[in-house]
Amino acid sequence: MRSLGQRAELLRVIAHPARIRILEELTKGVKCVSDFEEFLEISQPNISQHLSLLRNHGIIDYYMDGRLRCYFLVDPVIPDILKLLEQDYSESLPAPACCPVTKKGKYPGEMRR
Amino acid sequence: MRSLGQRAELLRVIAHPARIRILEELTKGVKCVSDFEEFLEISQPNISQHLSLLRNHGIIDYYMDGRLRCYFLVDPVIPDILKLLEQDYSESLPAPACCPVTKKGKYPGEMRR
DNA sequence: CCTATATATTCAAATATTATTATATTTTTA
DNA sequence: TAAAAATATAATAATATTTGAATATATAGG
Repeated sequence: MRSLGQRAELLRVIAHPARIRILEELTKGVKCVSDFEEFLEISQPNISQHLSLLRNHGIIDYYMDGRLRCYFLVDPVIPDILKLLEQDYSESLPAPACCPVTKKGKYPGEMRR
Repeated sequence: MRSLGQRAELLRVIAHPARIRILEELTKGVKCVSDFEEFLEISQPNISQHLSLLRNHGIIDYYMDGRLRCYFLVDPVIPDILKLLEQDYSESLPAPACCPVTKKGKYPGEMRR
């Protein structure tokens, strides 16, 4: 059960192109920092910064393999969120029926759906 | 099909406590600005700013009812994302098997899952 | 124990986001 | 048509995020 603040925080931490790419790769398997250097066009320190942020929020973790840090996914909501983002919906939600009520609205009527 | 930048942008725009509350309410039905004033503890101009941001990103829209602006959801991914955030997973993802390979890793072995 | 490799940390500058305050716009109603 | 209700806009100040550059740490191997 995430609080409102925690839900916002989680999305905020994911919401960066580099971090999304990192998480997408981690859904496929373990990766070390220099693996990320191959496809992210940002500096190594910057990669480490993003990884630290994700880890400080309990989204990923790592184990050591010699001098490599092997990062892996921990938070199970991540693959599900990434899947939604890839999905294409093609349709907007149906517009509300002609004149639904808001608290102060004048026109009676029910919301469709 | 959202680009990487668009996916990050979408999450960034959702990722604020007030905006998440707004979107949660809009999944239930149409609401006007003064409806939001009842449960959001922020000023009216601030509410309008959040609504504008969401609308500029095509996430919500409104129709007029007299002098009320009745806002409603447009982007169909929103209810799905909000559902994921509420869901509780209770379990972390399984830790990777003992010694999975990264590109440079020394130990052979496959990633679990 | 010295060196190279892999990665992290720190600090500062640039930029972006957020909330506040004051003011403007639009529509209804008297 | 003037006032009021509902909402938006603009400008600013406060704060947070992001990146870059330099430096630090840790481990493996010689």
